[in-house]
Amino acid sequence: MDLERLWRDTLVASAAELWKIDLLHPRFAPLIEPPSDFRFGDLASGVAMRLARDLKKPPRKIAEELVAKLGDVPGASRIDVAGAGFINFIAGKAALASAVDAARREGPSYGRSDVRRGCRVLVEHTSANPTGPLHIAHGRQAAIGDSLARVLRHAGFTVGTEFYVNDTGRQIENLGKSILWRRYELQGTPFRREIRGVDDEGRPAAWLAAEINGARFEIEERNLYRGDYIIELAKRVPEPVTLGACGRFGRDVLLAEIRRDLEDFRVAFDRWSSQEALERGGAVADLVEKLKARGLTFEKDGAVWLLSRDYGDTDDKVLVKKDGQYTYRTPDIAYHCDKFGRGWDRLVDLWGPDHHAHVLGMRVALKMLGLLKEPDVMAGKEVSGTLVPSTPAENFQVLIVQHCRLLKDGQEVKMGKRLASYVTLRELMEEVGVDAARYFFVMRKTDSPLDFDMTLALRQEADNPVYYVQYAHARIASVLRKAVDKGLLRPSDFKEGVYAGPFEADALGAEETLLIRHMSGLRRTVDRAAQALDPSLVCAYLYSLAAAYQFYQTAGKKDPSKRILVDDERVRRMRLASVSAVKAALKTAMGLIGVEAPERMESVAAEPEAES
RNA sequence: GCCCCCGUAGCUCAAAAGGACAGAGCACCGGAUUUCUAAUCCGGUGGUUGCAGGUUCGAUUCCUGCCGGGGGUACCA
Repeated sequence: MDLERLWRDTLVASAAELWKIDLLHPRFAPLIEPPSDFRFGDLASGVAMRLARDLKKPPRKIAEELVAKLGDVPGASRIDVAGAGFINFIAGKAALASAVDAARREGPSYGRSDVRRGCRVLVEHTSANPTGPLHIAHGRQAAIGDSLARVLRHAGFTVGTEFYVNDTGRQIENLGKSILWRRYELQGTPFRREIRGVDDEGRPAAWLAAEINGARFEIEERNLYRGDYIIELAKRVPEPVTLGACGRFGRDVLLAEIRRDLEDFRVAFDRWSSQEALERGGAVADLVEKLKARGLTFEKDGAVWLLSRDYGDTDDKVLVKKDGQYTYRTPDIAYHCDKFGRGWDRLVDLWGPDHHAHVLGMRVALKMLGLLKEPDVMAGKEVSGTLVPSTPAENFQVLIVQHCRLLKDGQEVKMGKRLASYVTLRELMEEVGVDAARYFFVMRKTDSPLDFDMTLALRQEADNPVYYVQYAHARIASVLRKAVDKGLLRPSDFKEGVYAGPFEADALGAEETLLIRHMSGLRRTVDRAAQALDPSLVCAYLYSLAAAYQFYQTAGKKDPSKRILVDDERVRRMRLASVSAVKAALKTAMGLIGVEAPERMESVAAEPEAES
């Protein structure tokens, strides 16, 4: 039974009868939502306040009339009018009990909804160039992208995840040159530094050059990859060592490393899309031809330009440079066409802040190709059937994943000079663990810059949210173990780590009610997180449910009658069922952000110090 | 110049689609433990939500202007 929907429909029906007003109109939304404080009740409606002007009556009076009309509502034990005119719904014990049962029974599926079944959304994220190891900025993208995919799946979307591999072009050429340069260096070839001309920003350009077997080899310094990993690659390039071989070798090794890092970070992709394959298959050339044929391009200074200004861009953009090479955006547009062509209804991309300026360009290009669906077109499909009407969304959305600063002992961890690279994701994983890393990366809104406090992530205290949440789960597990030890439960009473036996709803008390109200918010949280494309809401849910539980269990310290394992079997079973439901909900929600739910917490202090 | 994001407690951040007294954590002060793992909890101090207008029954939230901070603005990717 879905109380939210049930109660909402009751409100709608009553208002229609009383005043012939359709409360489903967006201006009355949200019709029903969790109250600001769960002490008010299970769900609340502020609709009376929004009706005040239409009905020319004080909100409280409207609320009272509406409540009188509602009469007895299924699942509710009481409906109050409070404050300026809020209507508070208080669930009956049977309804609370069924929530407890649902969480225990559904486990990993708890909080899932199916209203969006059939909508196919493709999440592309991370997509780091295979020219170096993943660093923490990629880590944040990966954590958010993967969590978002899990959340969308839980919210009922059919979800795909992709990593776009820039495995050809300038970057790979520069990678190859960098490796070859190191290779020559290792062989003792002397390089000289020359200042020649200016770079694009008007500064003197420095080049490294050498004569090798009578031929000149040179590379502009700013294009060099200088990390130590380049030297390692240079040592390992198989013969014959050519520029192309170096690029391909480096790319393949680094891509394999990226895949391994992501796998260890619990980030899975359904598909790795190769730019090289796309170009080889002719998709990019076809795109340019198609645009030309439709008269959407022009030629100037030997380059092919897109008439993007006519479609809302700030400038016309180059598709094919005068040297015949594509700009970065041309294969990128082709790739997005490809994604739509493979049947996805909606594309969500996660990009770094340095790509911010390209959002508009991509939107415009898709619009020119007739692939972009404007908000109103999407709205009909998405709104229908959902409990919370959607903000109309385009079928192409970009999330800019903001910068992430690493802090250690209150100081920013700067770029490692010797390595000439940022702190790698691998190093971060090894230092703070996958759970803490993923939780911290997802904790803040995607478009807010994040300060990642490594000292805090390692601390095993309440101020570290990931430990706080995991500890709540482990504490429940501990109580359940205790119940077995004391002979109060048998192993056969358990299913998936929770007490699966029956309990009497009448035994539920005020403390459990509060706990269950917090727990019941998962479905709504997932719905909202999917709607807003914001997995940080899952962290907020986890933290507040964990806090509610920590409060609940600690209350039993002062007052033994509030303990879970009390003598009264009826109360005890009710409490075991309630906390088991919380345990299941915590585990499910942690799963949505890729964090493990431990059965017991082991103190770091008890373990031998890991020396590096 | 233009575009985007952000200004909330001393610090880091919340505030659900415009609603209940703007909430947490840290820090500071004071309490609770013969434990269901205190890795916890409770209480207290702390706010003109950058400034000025506007819309509204109601604004941290929406609109306008200003001040301050960050990012972006390639025939690089």
